[in-house]
Amino acid sequence: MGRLEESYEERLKERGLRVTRERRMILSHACEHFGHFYAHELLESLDRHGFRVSRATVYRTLAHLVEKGLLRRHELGDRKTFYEPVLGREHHEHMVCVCCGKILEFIQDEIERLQDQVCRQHGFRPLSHTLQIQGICRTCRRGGRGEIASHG
Amino acid sequence: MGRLEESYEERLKERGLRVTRERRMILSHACEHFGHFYAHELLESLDRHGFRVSRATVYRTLAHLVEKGLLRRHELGDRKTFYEPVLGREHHEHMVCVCCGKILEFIQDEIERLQDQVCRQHGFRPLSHTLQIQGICRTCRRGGRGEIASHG
DNA sequence: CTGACTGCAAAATGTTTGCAGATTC
DNA sequence: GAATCTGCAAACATTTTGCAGTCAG
Repeated sequence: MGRLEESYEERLKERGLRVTRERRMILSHACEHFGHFYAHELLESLDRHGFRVSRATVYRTLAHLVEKGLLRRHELGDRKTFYEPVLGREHHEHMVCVCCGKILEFIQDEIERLQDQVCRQHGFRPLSHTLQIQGICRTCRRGGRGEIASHG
Repeated sequence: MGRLEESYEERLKERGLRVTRERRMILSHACEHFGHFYAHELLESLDRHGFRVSRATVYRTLAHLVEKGLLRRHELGDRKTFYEPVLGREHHEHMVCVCCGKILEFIQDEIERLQDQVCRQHGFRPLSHTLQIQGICRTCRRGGRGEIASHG
């Protein structure tokens, strides 16, 4: 854990963020306990693990971490916001199972290319994009078991 | 206007919605005054035009109209929700200008096709999807004038 | 006439903010 | 020691809800 902690500290410093107990906790917790998570999940998890951080600090820190590229933020179509650690992971899109809430990732370079093309056609300079496919995952299609979403 | 009014009434009936003064007003106003709109814009516009409808009714009605396929609802990546009339218009995606808020539409069949392909690969049954490109529109790239968003 | 719809005001949700004191650099 | 954090509680924006009265079918 010491090693990892250090690396989190470094990552904060690299981005010009002050290193505080709270930020180390939030970043490491987000990276080690979650794949994708909602703000309230992080809040609850930190609390369960006995790490005291105020709601305000969590939100402020999440915003910083997103801004500095350590986390990504995504919005589901139902005004829910989730985050994911970046960790040098490639850009990717999401499929969200409407049945169990599971989130799958995928990349499709060709789609990216086509988007750029469309933008060029419209004189639009793309900065970022969101592609989400809502549907039913393999497991739910089979078992039909509406298992509880873990989002993690 | 009488003709249009009738058609709105019909459209409500067709979908099994009761026809009320408020619903007629909301649907016709949404269809005639807006391309894309936010709930609060509709609320304000109705008010400006002297149509009294309570906030609660507007929200409840928007939900009904979306459910019955007369409007579509979309979420921007910053937890803002906008609506658009359906009116038999084709499915399309959106480009959102982060500078002036303008919303452009586009379709790219090839992208749709590739999405289906990816889903098949993952055993995922697609139900719907969202593709939004955030960026800077032609006008803003030129003039740099951060004009006020009209969203209409 | 009954169930569905409406307005109102209050509640809920999820996130942000002002402030005073603590902390980092 | 200056600028930046933090916690707290209050504020916020948006949407939803309970309730009692009204209206469509």
